Amino acid sequence: MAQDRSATRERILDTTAELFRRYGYTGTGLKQIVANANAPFGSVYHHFPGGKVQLGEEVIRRSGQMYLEIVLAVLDAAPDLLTGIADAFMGAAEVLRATDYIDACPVATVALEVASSNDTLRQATADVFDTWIDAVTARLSAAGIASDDARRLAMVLIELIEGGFLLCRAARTTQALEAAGSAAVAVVRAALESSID
Amino acid sequence: MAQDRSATRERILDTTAELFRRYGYTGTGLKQIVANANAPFGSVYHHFPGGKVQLGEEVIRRSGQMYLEIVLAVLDAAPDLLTGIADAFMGAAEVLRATDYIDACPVATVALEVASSNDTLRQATADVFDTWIDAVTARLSAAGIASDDARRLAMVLIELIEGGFLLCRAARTTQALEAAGSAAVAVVRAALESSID
DNA sequence: GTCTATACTTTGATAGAC
DNA sequence: GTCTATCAAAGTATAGAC
Repeated sequence: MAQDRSATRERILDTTAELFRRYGYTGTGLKQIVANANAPFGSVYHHFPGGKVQLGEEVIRRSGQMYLEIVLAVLDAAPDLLTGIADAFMGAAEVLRATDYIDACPVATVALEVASSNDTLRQATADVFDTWIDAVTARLSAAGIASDDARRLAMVLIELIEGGFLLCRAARTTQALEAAGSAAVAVVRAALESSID
Repeated sequence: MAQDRSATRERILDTTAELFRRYGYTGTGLKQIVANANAPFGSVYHHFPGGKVQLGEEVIRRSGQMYLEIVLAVLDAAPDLLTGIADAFMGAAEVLRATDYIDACPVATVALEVASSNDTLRQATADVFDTWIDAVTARLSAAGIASDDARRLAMVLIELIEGGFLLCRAARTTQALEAAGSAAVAVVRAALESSID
């Protein structure tokens, strides 16, 4: 649809994603969104008839997909899986420092906010995490880890980076993410070694 | 101070903590708080002259301390460290299921919301996490893990449970927390074994 | 069909009645 | 010193001018 490719619509989506990362879902107002996107207020309801919830859902799914692509690109650029995992955690820490501890996971803040308050948005965050788990599971399986172990391990890797983001944003240090990266490499290495037996 | 022991004040603190877990900081209104606490609106500003920020800060620190005590009680009740860690993760999963996926970490949602928007509250969450890291580090050290390893490991354990809470609340399943618990036991066991050498 | 103006609700906060 | 009434601002949403 031509509507979906509207430049205004894209600007609203990008601006909303950026504001969600800083202020979360409840903390971001529609007025703030249109002001930052240089769009008239009515354009929100023109492009998103479902209002804030529809806009929020699209931003969650879109941000989740974009972030996954970035992480997978880092993994693919590395010579091997363990190096790729280490690079992903180090890269996340660098971005965090470079953006004054703003750009972490684009979904986590909203996910916790809506988990017990809006089921449509909760489901969107659940779908995003599920996509991530599937993608990481596939990479682990391809490296030779048994598929049921791989899925549990994929969840652990995502938990480590999300927990790392949380502690690092609060403390404004990247130590926790470095610890998470080391642990991530260690658990995957252990799984690779046990799969050889 | 007699004011600090006021029953109304306590009710406001408890109610706010509960609402923060469900709706986060921005999503919880002062009017909603006084309504749930059966308190007149003015009592908020009587007991908390600094308004919502002062109330929020007290709730963050108080919730952080209470939650730490609960977790330490679980660890102390177990015959050994590894069992205690497994119990803590299992217990967290049980509480999550029993409370319809509401009662997870009382600090994480607020921490992500305020990390880039209110430095007073961000600092409060940072202090809470630091207290947690110190307490867990002490338990790991007491079990024979070298102190610098122990601190990194403590961060990893907290990251695993926080990441587990995030994925579980979104998916409304406790699989991710079970995976986190297994990984937590595995990394601590590995640290204990290497400390024997 | 793009955008402005406005409706209506709720927000955090304050003043003052009693 | 407990509580009510009200404030200005910001929240989402809608109606209608052009």
